[in-house]
Amino acid sequence: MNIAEIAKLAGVSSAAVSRYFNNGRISEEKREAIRRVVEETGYRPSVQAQTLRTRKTKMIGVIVPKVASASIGRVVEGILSVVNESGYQMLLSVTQNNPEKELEYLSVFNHKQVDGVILVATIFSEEHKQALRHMKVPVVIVAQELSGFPCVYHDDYRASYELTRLLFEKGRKILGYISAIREDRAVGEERFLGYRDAVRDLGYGCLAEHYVISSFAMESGYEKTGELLERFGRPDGLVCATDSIAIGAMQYLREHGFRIPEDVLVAGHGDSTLSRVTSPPLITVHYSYKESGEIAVQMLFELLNTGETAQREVKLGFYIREQ
Amino acid sequence: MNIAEIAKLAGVSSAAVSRYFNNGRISEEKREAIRRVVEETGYRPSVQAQTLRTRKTKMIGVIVPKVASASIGRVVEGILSVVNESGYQMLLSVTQNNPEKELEYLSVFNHKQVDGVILVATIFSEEHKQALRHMKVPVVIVAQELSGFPCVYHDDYRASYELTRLLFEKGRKILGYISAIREDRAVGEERFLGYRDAVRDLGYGCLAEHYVISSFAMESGYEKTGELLERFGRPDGLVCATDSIAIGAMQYLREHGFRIPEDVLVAGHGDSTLSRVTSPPLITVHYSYKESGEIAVQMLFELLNTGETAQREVKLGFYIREQ
DNA sequence: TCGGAAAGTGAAATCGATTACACAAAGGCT
DNA sequence: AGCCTTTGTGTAATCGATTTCACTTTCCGA
Repeated sequence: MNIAEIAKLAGVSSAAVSRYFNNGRISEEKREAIRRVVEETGYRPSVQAQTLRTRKTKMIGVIVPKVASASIGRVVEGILSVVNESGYQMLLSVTQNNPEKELEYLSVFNHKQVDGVILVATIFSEEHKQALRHMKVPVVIVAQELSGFPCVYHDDYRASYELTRLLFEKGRKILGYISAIREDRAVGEERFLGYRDAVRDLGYGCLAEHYVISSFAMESGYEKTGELLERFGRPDGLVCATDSIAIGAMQYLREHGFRIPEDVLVAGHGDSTLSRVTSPPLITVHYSYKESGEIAVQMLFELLNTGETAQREVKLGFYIREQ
Repeated sequence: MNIAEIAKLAGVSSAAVSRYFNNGRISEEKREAIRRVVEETGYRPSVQAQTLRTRKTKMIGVIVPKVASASIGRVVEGILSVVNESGYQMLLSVTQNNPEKELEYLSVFNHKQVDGVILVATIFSEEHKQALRHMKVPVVIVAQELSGFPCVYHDDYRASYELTRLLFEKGRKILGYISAIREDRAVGEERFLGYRDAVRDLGYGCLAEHYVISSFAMESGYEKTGELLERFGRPDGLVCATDSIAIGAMQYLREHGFRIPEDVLVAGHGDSTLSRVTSPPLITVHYSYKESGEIAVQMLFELLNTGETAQREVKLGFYIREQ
């Protein structure tokens, strides 16, 4: 069932049928005739033929490091809610934290597979920037600032600074920090710097150098807490780059006889469901992940329609959640 | 840059170029000439033109109720790992538990948007079955048994039966159950029935009717636990349809002076990360979600290639996790 | 009443691939 | 040598839409 058959049934030309679907000029009688035939046959124009002709795929590509993650899941949900409302489709690829796959998918999407790309990023190599510069379709970056590119991200630095300040305000004197890998700019680097600067500014005598580096797994948080204590002694406050790490830390501490929060106050980032179920609940930072996905799509659509975004960078707020 | 230009540059016909990319018969010299031109120009055939001509989109559609969920996230990750390895792409839609959207997306995918569909299902109305029967592209159903359709699911009934048996074996006498909505066949109905039958078979005098129905949210688990206690008195063992519900229940119990596990033993389903961070850890059932996604794609590919699956239904195993 | 603008229409070109068909050349077999 | 298969090749049709172009008709204002 193609446009020509519909045209014949309705007694019009295929151009008329095309105009019917694309709000072109068409007389009332023909419109009605076509409407009737379309209804009877259940005809729908072929998406692939339209795509071939118009060079618009009505799809956007999304690249994420993984999908079974609370924060990224929420970003994806935000993206999807806007995308589907607009009659677009979402093509999803996960890199499993493999930078090469990231480049590969960028290249695949670049080859006319999609109208635009949203990249939920963690790490940027020179190669990444090269690849991004050579993209023929617009790209919006989420979760990371990259100057010169449209991006939407959170103020991880200030969040971490404020979180650390809160621990000092609660009377803690000796802090420790468990970082994520520093190559991850937002989660690794920015959050660490926020912590470090807060300690330098507010922590009389407390050393910002008392930190270890963990992977994203809870188990790693557990392990690295042991390492932290061994190398730098016992803190009375512990800031962790993510909630998962913080939960691992809490478990280690509890198993080794520390009372929480009396002996050690533990804080994380992300406001994950996890953070609410521990007792006591973790002190954590809430980021609006879903919103960041929604905004990213809106920016992308703007780029698609006008060729540029008014707002090239969007920095989103946060709040600290206690209890 | 299209196939004709490449053909001209290489001094061959466009048919030869097409054969070059599709393993058609072609002489060694022409193959080499084309290879060189392709390399120099970076040419890649247009996916949309290929799709229009061959009627193969190399995309599969996936419909899920939500994506920011631990179990579904893992299913999606499993799907994606196989899909991307095979040079296919995944089109993802979330229904937000809205059955109408589910039908809508089925219809969209049915219209030649994708080669096949994977439906991560919760509820089946008559309309759903109708829609599924009228699909022109193959569909594989995940997380739910639907006879007559290819599906991959877990043995929720037996898992729940064994879990309940375990509580009895641990000496518990008076159990309670917090169910999910019964319309959800696997999570709501099957798990409840497994519990009920275990209680009837093994629980001398214990009443299977002591249950309440909760939504999937942790908060609802909290609330409904209060209702359960109020209506049916104090149990010494509590089985919950999901880990989230169980966590909510645990919080309620603890806040109301119950010791866990001494006074009440709490069990859930899903082996979520959540279940590991509570103290004591939840007793829970591990389902292989990622694997179910992988198997679903394999079944779909088989359907795509041969027109039928050897194994139309796959029932996956489980194990109970204590501590 | 006339002229130009606007509305409506269909034929045909176009997007960029795949593939049926016709045919030539080469190879293998009696 | 003669015949049949296999291999290699290009031309042209095809997939199913959109859109340019040329043209007719209608409308509106002076």
